[in-house]
Amino acid sequence: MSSSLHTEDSQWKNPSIYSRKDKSLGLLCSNFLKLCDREGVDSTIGLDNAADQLGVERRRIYDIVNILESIGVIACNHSDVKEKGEGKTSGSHKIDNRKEKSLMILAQNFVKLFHCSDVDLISLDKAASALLGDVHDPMAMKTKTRRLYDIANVFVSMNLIEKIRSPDNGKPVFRWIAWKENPRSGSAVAAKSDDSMRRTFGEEITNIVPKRCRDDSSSDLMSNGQVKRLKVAKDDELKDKKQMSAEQLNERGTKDFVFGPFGPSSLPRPGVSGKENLKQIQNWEDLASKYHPQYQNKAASELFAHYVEAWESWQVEAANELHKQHEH
DNA sequence: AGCTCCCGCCAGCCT
DNA sequence: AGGCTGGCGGGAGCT
Repeated sequence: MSSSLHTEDSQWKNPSIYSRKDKSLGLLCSNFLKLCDREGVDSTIGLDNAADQLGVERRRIYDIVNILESIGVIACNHSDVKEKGEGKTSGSHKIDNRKEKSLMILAQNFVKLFHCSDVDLISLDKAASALLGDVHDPMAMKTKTRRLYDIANVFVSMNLIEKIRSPDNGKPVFRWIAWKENPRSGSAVAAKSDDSMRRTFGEEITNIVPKRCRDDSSSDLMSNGQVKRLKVAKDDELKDKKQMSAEQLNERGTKDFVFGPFGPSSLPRPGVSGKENLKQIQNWEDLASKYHPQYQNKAASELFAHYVEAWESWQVEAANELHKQHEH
């Protein structure tokens, strides 16, 4: 570790004053993003390299990468791996099961909870039970909550969400604080109430509410005010690899993707067959791997625009379904 | 005492 | 067979 990517905290210079927070995923995440900031746009960072520079094990980098990948901030060089998940192999069941439980999917679903439910404040146990669906296993709840803590800490460090005390019971809850405008129109949406704002997004990812839950080291995603798309690879993979140009990707546009339900993936979507439901989930999961625009603010805005779009169309569909049922 | 979440074991997959 | 990835839960630190 040549230079200090860590905070200026004296703890780093004096190991005897160890604090658990020094090793938090959130802090690691902001350090990781700072590391990314040192690289050029669309750069590729080696796992070992990142782990070395941040003074952590590879294992922790996997955690960060998966969470960041879930919101499209970074991309991984594993397209070759992903191709295999198309369900032909005998072990696809296991793979699907594993994938379903992955940090990445969990993080995506966690984000969906904020944008596609009517609640403003979400506690982690509420989120866990919502994401677990019909499962009522206490152990599964505990595990899911632990993972949500990991994800929440990373999101807090990126100022996507903030942690506050619930006015009702004083328990910690999380609230989405990024994107206050509609990304599709690019114009500000008149603020009626907190509630009416929930499903509208916009603003640059870095143009965030200046509230801080943690120290300042976790504030800026990128010092230049933009978030770069970054690739993470094994160090020996750091050779020339063809990647789609931003133009190509933009041409694809958003219409190629059909988005699924906005509950946990385990919950069936009303009015849609299981097969179709699965296909749409698959499409949604493909988004992160297919769509890699150059700058995250655009990527994230469009990603969340998809949430809104799909949610709205689902609501229309559900309303129609309900209407039909009443007619009969 | 309950909450939070770091740490590293180890299963499953890949090369 | 060995390496890589990442789900998982023990248990220690924090409040």
